[in-house]
Amino acid sequence: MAVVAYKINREKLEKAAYILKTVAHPTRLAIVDLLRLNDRLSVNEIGDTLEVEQSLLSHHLITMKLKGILRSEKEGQSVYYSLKERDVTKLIDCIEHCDCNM
Amino acid sequence: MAVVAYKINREKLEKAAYILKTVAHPTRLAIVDLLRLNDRLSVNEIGDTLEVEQSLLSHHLITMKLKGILRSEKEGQSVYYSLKERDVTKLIDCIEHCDCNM
DNA sequence: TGTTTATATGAACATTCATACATACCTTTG
DNA sequence: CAAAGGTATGTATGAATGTTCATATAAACA
Repeated sequence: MAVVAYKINREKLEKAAYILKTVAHPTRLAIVDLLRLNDRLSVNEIGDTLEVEQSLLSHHLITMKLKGILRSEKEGQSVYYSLKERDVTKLIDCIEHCDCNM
Repeated sequence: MAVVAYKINREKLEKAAYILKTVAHPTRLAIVDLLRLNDRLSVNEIGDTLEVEQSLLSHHLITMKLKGILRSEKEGQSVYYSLKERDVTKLIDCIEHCDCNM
């Protein structure tokens, strides 16, 4: 019995895995969730809400920015982050609306 | 201006990150995709289709089984794997249907 | 019973990742 | 211009991961 071949090509799989890997972390998931509900937030606002230490948060944010998930704009002393790739939130939707294992 | 707090609790975030992390790998994504289109497949069938070395594939499969994404049943010499958590495929849907960055 | 086929296991190793800490860099304000 | 607030950077360190290789187990078959 023949195997029905998979439809996604290597390149797309690698890109997807790359994005998923970036998001697959409790704090970073929380950041995405937070920025879905708030158009943009400063590092401080995020840090206060999620209770994450400044430097660690900065590292997370910059990683996510580098990987194309977030964008940032400086305004005075603050830096505001927002979602660049709105589609990432679909993952969160999945997670939120499942009673299941996820 | 008040921050709209995030809705997902720590526990759920950690669970989600855990699942996402498991899936966030090109080969493992391909396995999920493959098993979405084929109810169940033997290790050999998967290996032949995805061109992954036997031992490495076995490691991947067992990891995914341990984390609750796959199930397996032995039949003769073969072991057949199938999706345990069908909801994981929603992630794949996201990935497939986005023109976007994912 | 010996051999082949299918799969799992385990150790070793290299690589990547998460976190913490110290410090630097801007910007605003006194 | 000094101090304070907000953010980034660099480094060190330990932990987790991905891969390979060698070997083990278990079923089928000659």
